[in-house]
Amino acid sequence: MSVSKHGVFDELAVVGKAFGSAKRLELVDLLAQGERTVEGLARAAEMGVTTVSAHLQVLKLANLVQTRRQGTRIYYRLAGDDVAALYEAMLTVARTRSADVERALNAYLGVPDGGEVGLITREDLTRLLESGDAEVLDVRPREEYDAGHIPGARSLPFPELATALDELRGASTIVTYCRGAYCVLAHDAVRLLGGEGIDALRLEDGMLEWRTHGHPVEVGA
Amino acid sequence: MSVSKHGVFDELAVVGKAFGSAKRLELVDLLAQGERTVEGLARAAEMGVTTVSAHLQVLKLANLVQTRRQGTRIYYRLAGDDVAALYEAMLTVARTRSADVERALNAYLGVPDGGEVGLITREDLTRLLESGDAEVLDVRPREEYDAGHIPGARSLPFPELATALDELRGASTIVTYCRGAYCVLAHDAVRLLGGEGIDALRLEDGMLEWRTHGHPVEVGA
DNA sequence: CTATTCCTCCAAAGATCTTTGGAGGAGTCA
DNA sequence: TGACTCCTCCAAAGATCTTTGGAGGAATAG
Repeated sequence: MSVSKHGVFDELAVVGKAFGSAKRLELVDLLAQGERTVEGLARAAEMGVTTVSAHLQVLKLANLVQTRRQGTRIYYRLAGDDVAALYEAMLTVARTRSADVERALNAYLGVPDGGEVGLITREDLTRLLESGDAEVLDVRPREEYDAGHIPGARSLPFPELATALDELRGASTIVTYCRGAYCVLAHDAVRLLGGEGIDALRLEDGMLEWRTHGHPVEVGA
Repeated sequence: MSVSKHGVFDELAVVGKAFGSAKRLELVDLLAQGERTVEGLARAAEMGVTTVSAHLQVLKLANLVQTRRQGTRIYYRLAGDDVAALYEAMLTVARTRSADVERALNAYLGVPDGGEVGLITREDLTRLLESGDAEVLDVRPREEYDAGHIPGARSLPFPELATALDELRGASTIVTYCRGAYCVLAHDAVRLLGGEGIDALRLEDGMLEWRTHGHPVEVGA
């Protein structure tokens, strides 16, 4: 058999199992944005700390996450971009293969039936950034912006967007992005801006894909 | 949250769970080579028919496999190349992230400590095929060759290799391949030929990767 | 040193999966 | 039609996971 006995499939299944729980996937989704403490994850995902800790041990046993201690806190992060890439591959398969997922996603993201307009690819955004003629808005929580963002982007968490409308009215080209192709924040941002008469584009995916495709990432405030 | 509530993670976890069992991974591994009947899978993986059937239902519920009925048999196949790609991504992550997997694989494949020699990439093999100056040997079972192989390759299942040594002695460049990067047959073939004084290259991965990277595939005998 | 915070380990109850015989459905062949 | 093959569905026992309080370890501040 190609990989066959000798426990190789068992070892492999450890990785599969790690991705086989909704709660753990939610944690991976959060970690794909940057490192977080156990408590931070528990708060963000609305789970008990012990539950989060237990799930993190499973991920750690599969070598999918790594830790760093700072004072009394322990920061967890994905073990590498290949892990984020695997998560992304799973999202893609689930979406292509399951009308349920596709429907749930579109309903959740608020995508109109006719499909979406005003998208920009990572490549086009890269060119736009080089020309220096774009206002790129990172609408994720500031915590995630600090953990890594597109160089040149400005942190403007979605809840603060409404207070910055006047500033944005003059901008030439506005591009919003958030966590990944399935993150609702950038969708909401484009709708909010549109409602105010401000045209904005949306990066067709987000930080997850930006990372896994090897684009440059800037860390810090 | 980026994908958040609304059951999206639950839907996703269905896919993850499907990949979270050693037995199911073994079935996926077999199906990545081509379609098979339930009984065929049971024989190849040495599992009970009911067990295989139960696992196939899980894969089917996750929309990872599709079926085709022919007479009294039911043929199962992967639902698409993206599924094979996901499996491949899992193998890669498991291998990079876990010394256990890497060790188990190398021990199983019989890779010498100093690493391997005599590899050829898919790209180089494509060029070699165009020049028409290569003897490409598909050492998988004939059943899998029929379900799909590299155009121009010759089916020479590993057990029959020893009977064809004389024919091969005259060949200019010999390339062997089997199921994927972690398939032992091509490794064994190169070693067997080398022991007989016949130099042979090994495709660095195999049929799985050949498919997922969009190379042409020939079906039938 | 003590109190505090943040996290992990332990243990047990409850939930979910896996495996297996046996019954039964679907197609084929004579 | 009846006998046969291949497969799925059902049900139950056994195995494995998940969730949770509570105990305890590790770092820190005073």
